[in-house]
Parts: sequence; C-alpha cells; structure tokens
Amino acid sequence: MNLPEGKDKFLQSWGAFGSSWGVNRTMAQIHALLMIAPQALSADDIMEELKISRGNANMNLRALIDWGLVFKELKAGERKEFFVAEKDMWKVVKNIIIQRKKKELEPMLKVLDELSSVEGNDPEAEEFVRMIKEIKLFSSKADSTLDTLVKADSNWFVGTFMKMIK
Amino acid sequence: MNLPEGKDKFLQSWGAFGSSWGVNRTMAQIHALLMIAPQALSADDIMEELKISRGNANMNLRALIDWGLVFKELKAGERKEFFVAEKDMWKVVKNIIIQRKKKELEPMLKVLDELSSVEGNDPEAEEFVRMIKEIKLFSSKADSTLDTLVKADSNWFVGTFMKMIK
DNA sequence: GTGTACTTTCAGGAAATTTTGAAACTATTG
DNA sequence: CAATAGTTTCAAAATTTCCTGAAAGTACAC
Repeated sequence: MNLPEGKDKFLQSWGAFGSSWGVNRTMAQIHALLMIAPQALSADDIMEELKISRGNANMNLRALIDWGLVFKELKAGERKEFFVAEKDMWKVVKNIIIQRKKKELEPMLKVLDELSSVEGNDPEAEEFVRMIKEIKLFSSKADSTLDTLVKADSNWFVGTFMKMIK
Repeated sequence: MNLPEGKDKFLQSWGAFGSSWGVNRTMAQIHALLMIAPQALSADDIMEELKISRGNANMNLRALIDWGLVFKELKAGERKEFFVAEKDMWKVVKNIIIQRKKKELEPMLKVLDELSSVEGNDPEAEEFVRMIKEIKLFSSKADSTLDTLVKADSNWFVGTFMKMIK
C-alpha cells in the first residue's frame, strides 16, 4: 500500500472509531492527521487535508488542546500557529482517561450517590436502591482503578501489567 | 428523594451517559429501566414508562439482547414476552467489553495491521509507519489485557485487582 | 382456517449533532 | 494608527442519527 492510500484509510478509520465512542468524527480525524504528521501543521494544512472549514478546524483543535492531545507550536518568524500531537500513546490514553473520568464518570458517581438515598419500603423502591448501590460500588471501584492506572507509568503498563494479571 | 423522582433522574442520567459513549440514548434508558425493575417488564410497560414507540422499544430491546444485557422471559399463561436485565454489574461490563472489543477494537487492529505495510522512504512515510506501529503495539496490549480481564472473575476484579496494581 | 394477540420491519419524518462561512475579534507590522 | 494576517465565534444550513407508526409477519387458540 502506498502512503496517500494508507493515510486516507487511517484518517477514515480513526474517524469512524472515534465516532462509535462518542467523539466527533472530525476531531478524531484531526487528531489522526497530527499523529502521523512528521512536523507541525497549520490550520490551513489541516483544512486542506481534511476538506473542512476554518471554523470546524479551529473548534476541534481547541477541543484537542483541552484534552491535552495537541499542542500549539509557534515557529520563529511565522505569524500563524502550528499544531503538533502528543505522540506517546501511553500519554494519549492517559489524557483521554483523565478527561472522560472527569467529564463523565465522576458526575455519574455523584448522581448515584444522590440516588442511593431514595426513600420507600415497597419492593420497587428497595430494588431501586439495591441496584443503584451495586452500580455505585462497581463504578467507584472502576474510578479508583483508573486513578491508579493513570498514576502508573507507561513501562509498567506495557511490560508488567499483562503478566501480572495472567 | 422519592422513587418517581429518583427513577426519572436515573433514567435521564443513564441515557446521557450512554449517549456520550456512543450508545443510543433510548437503548441506555431501556437498559436502566430494566436494571432497576423488580420484575420482568413487557414491551408495553417499557413503551409507557419511557414514552417511546413500539418500533423503537422493539429494536433497542433486540440490540440489548444481542449484547447479552437483557433476556426474554416467558410467563406461563401469558402470550406476550417479558424482559429482564442482567443485574450482575460485573457480567454487564464484561459483556459490553466483549461486544465492543469485537465490533470496534478488533477491526481497528486489522486496519492497523494492513497500514503498517505502507511503502516509501520519505520522512512522511517513515513517520506514518512508525506511528501506526506504535498505535498497533499499544492497541494489541490493550486487547490482550481486556481478554485477560474478561476471563477473570468478578471477585478477583473487585477484590484483588486494586490492591495488586497499587 | 380464521381470529386474535402479539412482534418485527422499515420508509419517511423528527430530532440531534455537526459543519459552514462570514463577521467580529486580536495581534502584529510598517 | 491603518493595514494586514491570522484566529475565534456562532447562527443558520447540512448531515447524521434516531424514532415513529402503520403494515406485514408470526404463532397460538378455537
């Protein structure tokens, strides 16, 4: 396979992959594009490669920066901004975990907490509270596990973890 | 908080949570409703509680059954079908992992494999292949880790895992 | 074999999400 | 400080995804 074909296939696949995980297609594609780029790209480069508007490029780049997956890079003598992606996969995944934990898991835990105080002694209320507590227990465990994972370092993960859990 | 309020809040939150993870809102809500139900519900019960159409209820119920998160239950003397959710959270998560691994992670791995054979010796092609290989390595590790996790049992996860990885 | 009770399907409509593009904004240059 | 180069914003349009409802399908009962 040659480069343009491969590149295109990667951009498509990464976009679709993101899509099915609740990340908008374009954001995933910009990320993909920057990950495989040998140097920093400008907004115009990205607009051209992905055939997207300036507004779209700008908004998704900012989101990627928020997530810690992309950085601005200023080139001496150039007025425009350039962008580079974090290329260490362990850091990429770590940042994604941190963000999604904060934006999705933690708010859910808070809701579950509130819900476990539902009153009532009919079977419906009892089952509700029982199940909420089971979900909460599980989610808290997942939350702490992710905390630990995020603190651990890359080598540990790729090297030791798999053997450990065998 | 009383039951109807709590129930509503849970259905809303679980729907939104699903949504942000690429699961359609209604599917997540049906799942939520069945998880907290003390007994099996019929399609009509679900339609009424969630104010959705028969078609919608039916399609999402089938998807949930596919995912191993919901089962049909036939009641003696009743012609209609009833539905119950898997209530063991560990099994719920395990089934979700199995399905998403199969439907999303594994196809991605296949694509990455094809892409790592891209030809070319300019810096762009070299960086492309280098990065694809890094992503593939990481993804394979994640894939095997999930395999191991799925084989492990609930007690092991909730009990030992956390201490182990500290 | 006909009626009845229920389930499934899917084309078209509705809703949610994403994208565009042009105007407003900001910063740098001469 | 005016001109230029670039970035950001956001209302409206485009697209994608989801839902509805009616028709077709299935299965049991009589």
